[in-house]
Amino acid sequence: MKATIYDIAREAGVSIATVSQVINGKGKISEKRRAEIMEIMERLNYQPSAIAAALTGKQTYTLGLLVPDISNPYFAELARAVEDRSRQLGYSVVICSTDNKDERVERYLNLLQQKKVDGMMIGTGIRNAGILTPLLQQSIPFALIARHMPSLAVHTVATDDRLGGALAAQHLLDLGHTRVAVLSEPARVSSSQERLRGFREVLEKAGYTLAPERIRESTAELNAAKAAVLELLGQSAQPTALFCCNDIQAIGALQAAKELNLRVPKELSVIGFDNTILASVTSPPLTTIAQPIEELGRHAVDLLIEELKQERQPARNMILKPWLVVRESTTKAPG
Amino acid sequence: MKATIYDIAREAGVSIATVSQVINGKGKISEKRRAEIMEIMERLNYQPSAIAAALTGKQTYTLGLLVPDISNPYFAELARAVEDRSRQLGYSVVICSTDNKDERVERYLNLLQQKKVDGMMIGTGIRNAGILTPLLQQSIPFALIARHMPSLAVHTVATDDRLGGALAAQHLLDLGHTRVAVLSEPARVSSSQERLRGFREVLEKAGYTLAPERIRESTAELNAAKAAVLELLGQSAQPTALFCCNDIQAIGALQAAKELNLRVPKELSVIGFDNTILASVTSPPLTTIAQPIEELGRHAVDLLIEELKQERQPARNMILKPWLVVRESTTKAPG
DNA sequence: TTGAAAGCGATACCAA
DNA sequence: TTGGTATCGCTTTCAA
Repeated sequence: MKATIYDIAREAGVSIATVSQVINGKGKISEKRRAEIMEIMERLNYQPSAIAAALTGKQTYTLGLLVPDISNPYFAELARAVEDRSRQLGYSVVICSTDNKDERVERYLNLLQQKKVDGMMIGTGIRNAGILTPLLQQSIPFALIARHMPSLAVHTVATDDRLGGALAAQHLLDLGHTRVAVLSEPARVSSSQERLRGFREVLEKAGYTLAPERIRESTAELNAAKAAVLELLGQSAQPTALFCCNDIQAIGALQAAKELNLRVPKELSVIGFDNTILASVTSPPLTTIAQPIEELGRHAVDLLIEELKQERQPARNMILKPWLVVRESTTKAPG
Repeated sequence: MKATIYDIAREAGVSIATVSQVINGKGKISEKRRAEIMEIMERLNYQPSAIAAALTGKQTYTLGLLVPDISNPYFAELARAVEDRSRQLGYSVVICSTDNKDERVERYLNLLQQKKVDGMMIGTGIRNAGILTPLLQQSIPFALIARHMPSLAVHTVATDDRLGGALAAQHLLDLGHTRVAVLSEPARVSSSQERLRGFREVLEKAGYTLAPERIRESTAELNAAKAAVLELLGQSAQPTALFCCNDIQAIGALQAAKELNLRVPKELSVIGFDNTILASVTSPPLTTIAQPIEELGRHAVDLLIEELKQERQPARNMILKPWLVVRESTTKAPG
């Protein structure tokens, strides 16, 4: 059986209170006793029960992270960043994939609460902000990553998606593209809507319009994206450039183009969003809008942990700047 | 403050024991009481404390998963599979990235123990099998994914790496390649060594040899792999084909080839391993050995949970078959 | 069908 | 410096 604090105390001939002090480096214990007790803990391979400690109100040193899909490289890279920073600071992370379903978000939120995580980071879309109110009521610290809930006063770390969309549009305009199309994510993904908005604004300011039939939606799955793009390109008056709201979709676009024997970028320029590892390995390599993924993760963790230490901070809103990474999937408009 | 079982009991005018029975659907409680208590729990937004329950010996319904790097798509896809299956079965998963360092593995192992996870899955390399003995002693169920510890009698789910290597070699031989090279992972990654072994065996059986200078090692990082391949290709008598022990390395190889103006597959055939999303998006798309990632994850979870239910099973060893996926990065040997 | 009470393994306050 | 003990929230006999 596992050794408990009682075993250690008995073995050392002291009380459990003393052992507890040694474990936590509190109180005044004589050097001799301390060494003695440490030695016994070592010998019995004693691991204090985090469960029991948590029950008495101690922190669990665990954070929760909700993402839609950990197998999407963007979220995997984000998770990695969150995990790295957390570990540096002595916390561990429970990662949950929600598939962008409110029902699952709710289940995981409950689960994490029951497990008494010290804080949560939410990087998944939520349709109904209401499911977050229990968290607020019980004042469990949390932060949103790359999502916005304007109705709630919570910490937020995000990329300036609108600017990202604008950068994409400007890049295409600079290359002379005026007949452009967009592959966006479903309306529930607010970041995607912002990207679309920024894109459209720049386009319109330049005197062009983005007709509704030039916009398609798909999830962030390769095949869904590919199918959507096939439809999009089936139209008369094909666009000369396509803005996709994430790299996976952009890859779906590359594959669709290939299937239609459309050469990228010669006949169709494609620009993505995220700048995950995917963007650097495609053929042609993907021009894309880069998100500061590592920073997003790091700041979210920092914000959360800061809040843990000093009670209720005013909600902060960090907006990080995206930037354009030009590779080989975009070029001058034909003609 | 959060409601506890006492609040519910008081409100309902019953004892906490009764409430506990209702929560767990045990014992015989009158329909009326049950409904009453349920209603109160609902109203007070009561969430039983998983922490307190765990302390009394109940399961935590949490599993641990150790991988070297969650931002590597192979492990991200594996984690996704593990998570999906676990959720189906009512468990949640704590994912930890170890960076292939024993020291971190040990830390996480302790952490997971302290958190009293019900079982662990280890998909990370371990140099010193000794750090697993505490787990065995305390009979915490665990399973190895895609790793082998022949010295330990533990559940193992893995791909037949040797066969995978053999398939790769056979494919290259079939295409007429005899001057081949290998990019493997460091010796501590046993799966990689097995792939190399299988590859070499087939090659030698066909009467060819794999000279030491034709083998390079690198980690599973893009840049490291690229650098290693640049060295490898710098030799006189360049190989006509290259087998890489994972897709990321293969991509590093594609990039190195590009830098050297070597056309793939015309002048250099490249074959990878894993068949992650990466393989389908590169240029050219990557011929690779596919691992049944989803099955690996699923079986590992099933094995573990089976063990949780029925005490100590004999250690099982599931070896799943890899297969060849031919895309466009390999072709007939020149000449 | 329900309740009283003894743990589970730690923490922390108050005495000694 | 140390120890006694109440406490955290829940599960689980054993009685009633």
